[in-house]
Amino acid sequence: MMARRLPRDFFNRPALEVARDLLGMRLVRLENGQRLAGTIREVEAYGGEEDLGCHCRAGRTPRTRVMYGPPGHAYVYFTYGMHWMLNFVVDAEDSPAAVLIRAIAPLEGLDLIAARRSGQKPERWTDGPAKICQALNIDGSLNGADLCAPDAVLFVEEGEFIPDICVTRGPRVGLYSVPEPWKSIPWRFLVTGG
DNA sequence: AGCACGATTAACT
DNA sequence: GTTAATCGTGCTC
Repeated sequence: MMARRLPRDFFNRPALEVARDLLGMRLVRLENGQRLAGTIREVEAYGGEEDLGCHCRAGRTPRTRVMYGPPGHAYVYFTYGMHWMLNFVVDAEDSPAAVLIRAIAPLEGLDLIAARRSGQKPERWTDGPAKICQALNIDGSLNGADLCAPDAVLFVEEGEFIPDICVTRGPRVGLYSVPEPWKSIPWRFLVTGG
């Protein structure tokens, strides 16, 4: 029984709604037909040119272009001179917004994930945004990739339902020099207690 | 053309 | 708790 892939309508909603609902869903990366996958456990919402924590505060630039495009695509960017970050473009076209995938619980392709994250404990394989990209071999070549295309190599499947009691919200991570209220606004969502 | 900094990680003390 | 690694991006001159 094949799990249902999330349709574009799922992503065509405000970032906060999509972020919350992504918890428990299954992120899938296809590599030469092999599935690498895990349950999404932590995300952050970014969006609107008024959000000074979002890259789109700079408006339309070569980097932010994909965020202004239609929902259901990957926004993958490079930072700190060495790390890739995976986001999903959400909300309507011309309404720039994205959800950063910060942590997943590995489920499929564990051998390959372990190899890519060699030397690390299993609980440290995919517990950070750059670690996910390293483990699933995600880089800039996937920027703009359509998550809803029939031949997508990166997509999201329906997973387990996460009740509100298991969802914790808090400020987004790493926005050191971002002014308030954006620095502390609780747009980070993570699964706790189970 | 030059510069400051970053949605981080791993390896230190 | 602290810090080096390392380079694309956007801003200023």
